[in-house]
Amino acid sequence: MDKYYSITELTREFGVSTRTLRFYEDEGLIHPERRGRTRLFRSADRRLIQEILRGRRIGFTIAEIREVINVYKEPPGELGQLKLMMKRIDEKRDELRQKRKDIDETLAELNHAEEACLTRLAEIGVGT
Amino acid sequence: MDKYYSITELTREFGVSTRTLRFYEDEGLIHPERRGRTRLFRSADRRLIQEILRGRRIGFTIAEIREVINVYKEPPGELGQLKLMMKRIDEKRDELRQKRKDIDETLAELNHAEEACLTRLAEIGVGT
DNA sequence: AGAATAATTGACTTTTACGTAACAGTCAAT
DNA sequence: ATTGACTGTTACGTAAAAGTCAATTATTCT
Repeated sequence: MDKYYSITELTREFGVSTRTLRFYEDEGLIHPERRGRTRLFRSADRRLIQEILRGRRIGFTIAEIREVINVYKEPPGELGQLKLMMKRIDEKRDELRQKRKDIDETLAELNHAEEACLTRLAEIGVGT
Repeated sequence: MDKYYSITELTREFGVSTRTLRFYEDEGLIHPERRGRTRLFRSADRRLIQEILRGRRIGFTIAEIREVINVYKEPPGELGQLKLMMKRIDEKRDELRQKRKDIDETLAELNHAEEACLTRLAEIGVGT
């Protein structure tokens, strides 16, 4: 099996443009095969794209996404690099935990804002 | 009491530049008082800045942040606007929930990446 | 008073992540 | 053979959110 995906197939699935996928290739995040000049995406590429888009949604830059992808494709061989990498992973984790806290707080705020709306709605409803 | 904060005081506290705070003022997110041309920030402004930065960390645009702030400063008076607003709040909530899921998944991935590093570290350690 | 320090405005620059335009090749179906 | 859908490349454009720099003012220290 091991089906091929065309570029538009994937753009439709993920709601991104062809430009975006080609851009990710330029940036070295994915490496679809070629038949002539046409890109052929494997399911491994598809999963990578999912990962990229997930990173994107939480505000990772391309460089950061690339870093994560590369690390666990093949962790650096040199000790210093490895230690640095682990430090960065740790920092990223802290950042994400902070972000989760921010999200929870903002969710609470949105609830608050919604209530304000509902209150206002009641006021208007009464007026009519 | 009701202390005044200077702009640099706040930039230090929050780790942003003066340019940033002035930019937020230009964008209508905060309205510090003035003594002559100098901005005087109240604690209400300070809290708003916290809120803004929290929004920023989770990837809200200035426009979105402004929207939330305004809504619960004073919810729109017109019914249509009000309903629209509540719809947008609902969408934002969905978005944030998705983002939280993304974060959890990425945290798991970072753990995975860290393990890859540790494995590699062990390999190197053995070699020496 | 004079120098140093801090704040202001305004204009210009930068970075990221694509969008968009222009133009051409490929391939299946009509 | 043409149409239409898709694909490709190259190159320039753009929006958001500041950063940077220069020219002015104010304030504070001694």
